[in-house]
Amino acid sequence: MPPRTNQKPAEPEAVLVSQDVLSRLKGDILDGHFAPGTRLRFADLQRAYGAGIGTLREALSHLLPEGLVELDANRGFRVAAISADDLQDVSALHIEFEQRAILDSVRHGDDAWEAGLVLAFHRLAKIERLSREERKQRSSEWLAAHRDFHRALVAACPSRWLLRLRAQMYDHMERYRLVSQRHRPLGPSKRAEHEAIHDAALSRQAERAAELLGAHLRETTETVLRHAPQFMPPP
Amino acid sequence: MPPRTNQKPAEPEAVLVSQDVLSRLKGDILDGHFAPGTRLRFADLQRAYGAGIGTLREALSHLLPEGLVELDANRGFRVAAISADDLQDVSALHIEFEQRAILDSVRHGDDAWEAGLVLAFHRLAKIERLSREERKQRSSEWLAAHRDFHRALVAACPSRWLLRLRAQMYDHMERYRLVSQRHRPLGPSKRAEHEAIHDAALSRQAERAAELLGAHLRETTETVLRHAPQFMPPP
DNA sequence: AGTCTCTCGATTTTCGAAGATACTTGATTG
DNA sequence: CAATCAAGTATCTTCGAAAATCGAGAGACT
Repeated sequence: MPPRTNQKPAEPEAVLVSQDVLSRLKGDILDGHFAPGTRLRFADLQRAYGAGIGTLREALSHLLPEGLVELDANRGFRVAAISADDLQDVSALHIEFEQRAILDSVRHGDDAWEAGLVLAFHRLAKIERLSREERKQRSSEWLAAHRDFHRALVAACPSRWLLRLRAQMYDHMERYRLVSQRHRPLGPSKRAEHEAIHDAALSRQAERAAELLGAHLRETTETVLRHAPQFMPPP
Repeated sequence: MPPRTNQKPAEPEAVLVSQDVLSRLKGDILDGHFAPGTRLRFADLQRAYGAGIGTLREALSHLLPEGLVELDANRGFRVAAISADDLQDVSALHIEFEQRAILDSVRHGDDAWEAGLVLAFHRLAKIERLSREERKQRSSEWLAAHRDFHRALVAACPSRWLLRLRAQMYDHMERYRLVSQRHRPLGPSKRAEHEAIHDAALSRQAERAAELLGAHLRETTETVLRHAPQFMPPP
């Protein structure tokens, strides 16, 4: 008989309904399934997520301070609005956080960080090598891989708070990207850029990695802004 | 009969029980009424705040992403822990946000901003001129005035997100200040420092204001850190 | 004693009914 | 015709009962 194993059943999955609803709801807001400004009625949500009103309120209350939904008294929750101004605001802070975090991360990263980064990059690259058509179909997979790659880049940054704030801004940028993507053709793969950032980070060229990352993000923001008139409310 | 008035009854006060509970709960965490690490049992909270379980959960869920409480599945909510590391992390980001915000604020501030700042400073100075004993008794008043003064300084900063994040970090720093204050004598008034920042801001010396503000905040953090062994959990 | 299992009380989590509040409709008035 | 009001409908907000879960301790076994 093998030695007694004390390891968990490998399921740290959402043990709380409210947490599960939270992540699904957040995903649906980020990917534009709920358009900005949409009212979130409890009757609909109850049907869509199979959770009780109280549970839904709990999840929405969580999203409130993150700035993804808004609440006015006795009129319920709405998906937070978007605007070109807000995008620029979010983007500027996001880029700065990413750059500061990657500088510290490259400087502090140990073997485990390197391994995590290599793995995350491998997974992302595998998807990005596919044809545009295939990438489109497996977009949710790409989304997760892309997110993981960017997280892996900064994972060794010692400031927990910087990482938290970075993640928050990443979420908001992702929403802008995805909402915009619904109104324009899928852009070219950023495969080469990701590879360059990955290489710079692994070879411990912190400043270079930060510079490449910054350019990568600025370009994304500009692409989104360029298509803004198509999906944004008029000023 | 006077002409029909369509203006609101001038009461934007907490119309939602959940919002009211939220602000009281937040205040009680910030001022150390609930020590870091304390478990927040619903039975107690229900008694203390006179609200239902669902409402309390909603408020706590709001505090979760702000980092003031923590949740582990099926074991309920706890007041977030504190540590010297976390304090330094929070403080560094807080100072940076404050400095960037005041730079932009001084540069963009209009007449209304000046007026708000003068008023907030006046209120704060009025309390700070009192004797130490009296200041101690009216500490909640001072707390609000101090908070308003610092908010007034940066109010004209055009980046809504920077202001949000600044406010979040301000909250956390306030918690550290207050928790630490329970274990040491009340320090001397910072009246002169506040006045110097106020003067620099009003005379549009942005860099000077930022420098003074930074020094002001760094000193506070150092005071708290100096007394850390008395109120912090051992590493 | 140590370790495992089971039971039971304490606590959390979920849920939707009941009470508030806001919005719509349609009739009425100036 | 526009403005006002009232009844009716839709929706949000609050609350605590009931189910689910955890953990401390008793008992059984090695």
